[in-house]
Amino acid sequence: MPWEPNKLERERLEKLERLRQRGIDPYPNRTERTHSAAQAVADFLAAEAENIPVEVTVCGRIRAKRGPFADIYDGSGKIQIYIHKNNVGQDTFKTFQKDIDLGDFVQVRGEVFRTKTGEITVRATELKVLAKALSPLPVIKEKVVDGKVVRYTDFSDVEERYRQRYVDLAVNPDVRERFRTRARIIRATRDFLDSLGFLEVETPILHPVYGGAAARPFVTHHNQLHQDLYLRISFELYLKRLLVGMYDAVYEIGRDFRNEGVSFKHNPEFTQLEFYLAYSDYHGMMELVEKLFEHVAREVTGSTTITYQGHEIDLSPPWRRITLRQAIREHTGIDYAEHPDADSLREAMRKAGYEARPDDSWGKLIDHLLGSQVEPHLIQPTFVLDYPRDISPLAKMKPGDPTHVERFEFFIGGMEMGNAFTEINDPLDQEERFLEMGRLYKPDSEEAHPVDEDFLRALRYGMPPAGGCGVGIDRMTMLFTDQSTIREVLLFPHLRERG
RNA sequence: GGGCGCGUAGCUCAAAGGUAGAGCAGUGGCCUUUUAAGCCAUUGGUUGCAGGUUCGAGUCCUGCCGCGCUCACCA
Repeated sequence: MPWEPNKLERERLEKLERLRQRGIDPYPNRTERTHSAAQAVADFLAAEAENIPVEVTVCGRIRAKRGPFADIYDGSGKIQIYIHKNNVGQDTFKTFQKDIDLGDFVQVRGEVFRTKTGEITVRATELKVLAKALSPLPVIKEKVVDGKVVRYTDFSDVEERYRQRYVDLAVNPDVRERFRTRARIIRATRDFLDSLGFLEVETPILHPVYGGAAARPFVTHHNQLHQDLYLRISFELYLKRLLVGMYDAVYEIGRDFRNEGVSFKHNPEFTQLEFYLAYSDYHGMMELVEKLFEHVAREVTGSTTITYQGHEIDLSPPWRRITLRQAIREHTGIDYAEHPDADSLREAMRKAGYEARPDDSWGKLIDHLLGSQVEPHLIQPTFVLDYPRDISPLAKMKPGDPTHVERFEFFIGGMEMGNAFTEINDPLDQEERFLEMGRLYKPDSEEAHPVDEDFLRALRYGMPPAGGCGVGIDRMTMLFTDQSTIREVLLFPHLRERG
């Protein structure tokens, strides 16, 4: 929709025009910054005792005006400026009063001093407009009480905060800080894996065949090749090809796309970590996951204890390990081993008062019990292990147990954070498992995955025994930033187009 | 997709079917070492959109749009 300026914006357009008429460029190409706001304060404090003058040129956005004073903010913080006609001249003073608004970017040159109330301030001798803001930002009113910043104004409408995240970031420093934390989490994750000799790789996002997870894909099309392509729903099958290619340890951090419902813990595109380690198995993955979270916690919070939604959570290893069978028995009283087929399990579930869908397989029924009855209670870090074979087509069988595979999911704060298994490396078994999965779905079902023949070809050349693991980076960020919805940890969460 | 709730000025919020308001921001002044600066005056609205009920609708009803919560879906 084209821009129709509102009243406040029209006023600012007039000011813009007045600046231009006076020969002032409201959007100059060059700035002459010598100090960030924080550096100007630091330099002044260092020189203050010996009375050495500190001359600075600072740049930033005006967020408050009080008489001849204004607060300007840059990425480092804030500093007060003092504009008086004796120092900048009558014309500039008038410009400051009349045509410079809250939200504008300006550059100020002058000596740093303390006002009589003690505020460190730049006494402007020059004032230059750097960028005129045509739309008004929500106004910030805040004051420091006992060292803490108290806010009296708000930009809190969630829809507007997400649709115009730039405004949210500009006015809400806690949001800005949260995405710095997100970056620290990812950096700490890389550092951890790199230090263990993992190789970071990049595999295709456009897949000719989708696989590695149970999800509906987004479909796109390559015009020149006349070929439909799918945005990846997982990296799994490509990373395992790299094990065939003789890398012992690989990982990828990147975006997955799933054409499914949106919720407080689901976004159509989300960031995933997957790592694979040759000559390991799901026990090895558990140890790596524990150490990864311990490392990230120390790097990001300085402690292995965090608070999530009012719960104190201890991330230090070892974490609780419980079999899926035992976990479900604990929380529902149902021992699914006593109901070894879908019909009998369904009946037991209904008798116990749980919903059980008529078409679900045995494994799916168990998975639903896990999600609805167990997961919300898994606040402290917990590995739930040994999953039904029929919902785990890429995980190796548990020796001597035809119904279970060596797979775990782990949960923290009542949320699934990741999924791992001992990887199938028997190409014939893998092929059979794909075909089995195919038979579980009707031929035209969107969830019926095509068989990735090239992946099977790769396995036939030999893949070493390996453990592999996927971790949801967004959920990990929710955990470490104490957020209850994924949208608060995505810079630009997906929203419907406005009608 | 279902259920429940919400949508009023740039921002945050009032208005019990009876004149659409406040604070901040803005505008015009005054003041000019202030700290949520202050004082005086003042502008600003298709109440998400479209219908309906009513003498009268921000308020009640229907549909639509968007957001939130929730359920479903999501090996």
